[in-house]
Amino acid sequence: MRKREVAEPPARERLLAAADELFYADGVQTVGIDRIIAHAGVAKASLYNIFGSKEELVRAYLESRHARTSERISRALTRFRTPRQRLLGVFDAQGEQFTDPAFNGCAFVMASAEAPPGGAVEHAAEAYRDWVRTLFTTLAKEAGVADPDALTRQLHLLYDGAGLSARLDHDPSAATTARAA
Amino acid sequence: MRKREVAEPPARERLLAAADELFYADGVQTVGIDRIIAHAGVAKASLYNIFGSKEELVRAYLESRHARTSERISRALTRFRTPRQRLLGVFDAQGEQFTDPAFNGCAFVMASAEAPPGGAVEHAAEAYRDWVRTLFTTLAKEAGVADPDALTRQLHLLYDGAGLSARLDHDPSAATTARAA
DNA sequence: GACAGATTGAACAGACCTGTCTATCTTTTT
DNA sequence: AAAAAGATAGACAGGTCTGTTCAATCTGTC
Repeated sequence: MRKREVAEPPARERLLAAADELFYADGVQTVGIDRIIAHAGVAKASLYNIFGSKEELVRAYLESRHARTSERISRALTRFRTPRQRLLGVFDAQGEQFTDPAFNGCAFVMASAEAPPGGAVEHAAEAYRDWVRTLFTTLAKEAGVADPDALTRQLHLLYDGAGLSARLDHDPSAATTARAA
Repeated sequence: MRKREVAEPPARERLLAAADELFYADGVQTVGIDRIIAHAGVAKASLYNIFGSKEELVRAYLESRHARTSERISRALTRFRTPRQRLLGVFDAQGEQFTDPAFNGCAFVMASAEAPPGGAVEHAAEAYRDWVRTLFTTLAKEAGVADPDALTRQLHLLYDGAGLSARLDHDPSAATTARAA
């Protein structure tokens, strides 16, 4: 029970990494358990011992996406000085993602389009969207705009639209368009 | 071969109506053939005689969505006088859709999130997005704006974003937000 | 060395999916 | 009336999916 944290057998990590890669590339509905365990090099029984069900694995996958994305954007915003720059900088950070060849749209939009409503996916998507809105509202208030809530709604539309367009139109410059608007 | 067009046995129509309802509500991947034929009251063999495969049925479903949507928007725009009013009127027409209790997001965005790339779904989504862009560009030119292409890209982002927000946030006023921006 | 616990491989169950086929029924055309 | 065409119910094949089970194996600790 002591060595556990020293070596931290990467069974769980390998599964999460494989899930992240395959779920994001091909969709949570399309990708089956078998592909994930094969890609992770882990036995099926281990997956069910660790996560209990596919839905729990999906949940953990989205949770890690959320954490990684929010951390990445927060770090990117530290480059900017003024609140207004940080507000626009969200789209710059987003645009950098679009050039990644593995980019395949917003993971939460994709997952919630595939998953039945009322499940863990919907909940995770809601939490993510709340976070984006809170981010925009905070930055808007720091910038001292007249109506932060209204601006947040508009920026969120642009944020979502840019992610969609980058995926469906293969247009990495969508973030620039959103930034200009 | 003459009576065919007189009575037009609604086998094909009933299938298309059932596909439209179920595919749109629950997703093209989730909904199986059995549910569709049960809802349409048609034998499975008839479906395969008429359409040949599920993918063809999905294709016909998206085609009819495209035709109906473009016809609805075009008709709604005739209410407006000036080109500028028509440009903003696209979002009004969109907003009316959002209040429909059956509204469940843009059918093409949903379908292309579920379907594997490279198939009929991707092609139909592309055709639809081209139509939207052409519409915006035409209206922008009529309105005499400086850079119609740039405006089209921005409006398309707002259009997509509004559709997403209306679905994911259950916020039918998203179109108003987009119109204001 | 012995032991406890995690991990593995592999088979299996049960459900659901698309697509095919056959045999019967109804309707229309000749 | 007879034949042709289309539609129907239902069983069936072949595949994939999630999740379970179980004996064998590997790990590190006492």
